[in-house]
Amino acid sequence: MPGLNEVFGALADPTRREVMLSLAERPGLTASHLAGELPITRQAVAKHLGALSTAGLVTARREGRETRYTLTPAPLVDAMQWMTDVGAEWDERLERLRRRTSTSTALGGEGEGAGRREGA
Amino acid sequence: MPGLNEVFGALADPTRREVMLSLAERPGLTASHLAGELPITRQAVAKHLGALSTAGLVTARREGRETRYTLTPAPLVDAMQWMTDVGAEWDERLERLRRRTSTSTALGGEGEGAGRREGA
DNA sequence: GTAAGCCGCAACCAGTTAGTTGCGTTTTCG
DNA sequence: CGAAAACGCAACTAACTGGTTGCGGCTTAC
Repeated sequence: MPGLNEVFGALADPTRREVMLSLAERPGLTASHLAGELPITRQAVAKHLGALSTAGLVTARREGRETRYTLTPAPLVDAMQWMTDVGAEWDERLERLRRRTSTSTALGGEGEGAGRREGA
Repeated sequence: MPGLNEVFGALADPTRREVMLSLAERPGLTASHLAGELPITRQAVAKHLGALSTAGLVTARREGRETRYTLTPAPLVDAMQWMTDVGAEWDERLERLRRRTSTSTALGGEGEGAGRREGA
């Protein structure tokens, strides 16, 4: 169980997000191949893959002399859960305030669209 | 427009997430008050609030001699969008693979439950 | 067997980060 | 006015991070 620290931390780096996208559309890529389409060395990619692996977002599978990586997006669910939780609590609080003070929604104002855009 | 780096980076720290939760249920807290319920100094909290502000997740409002902070969860939408995007692409790719190779799903295996838990 | 790939580990470096302390400024209160 | 409360800014430290290079160990191919 990786925990949110590792997941959000892994997602915070643009190179790591790039790697995730590459692995999403082409599963089974190797560190060397990924390094081929990135402006960094293989070892740097390997470190990023290590971080992603620690976060549980990627799985390594040795195959002969090369190591193939596959995306495992399960931990993203926990991350999204946390975000919707804090967002929900916020919306709830806002709703409560708005209901009580039908006028002078000081918090509403221009921040209206902040809570949650319709639907999704 | 803060960008995903700042948002995910802000979310990667447990203290910052704690602060966000506190602000979600009690909007308008000050840095000093937050420091009161955390094992760190006021200045450390102020730095965290600065990071959250840079990420667009929090807004400061000066009120006399104190500064009140309020949650602005809008950037979370972008973050969730990115996650659902990469998840969707992954699911799509997996689906395509599974359809083409009805047998010998080498990639399926034990990673079956990774894509997306039922329903949501 | 030897050479070529691919990989992992370790050392090292520069920049960032989380945290501290210290100090000066503004606002409120007696 | 003078003291207290809350703040912001700056300097400093320790630890982490993203990146590099160098090297040695397997695996494949000749």
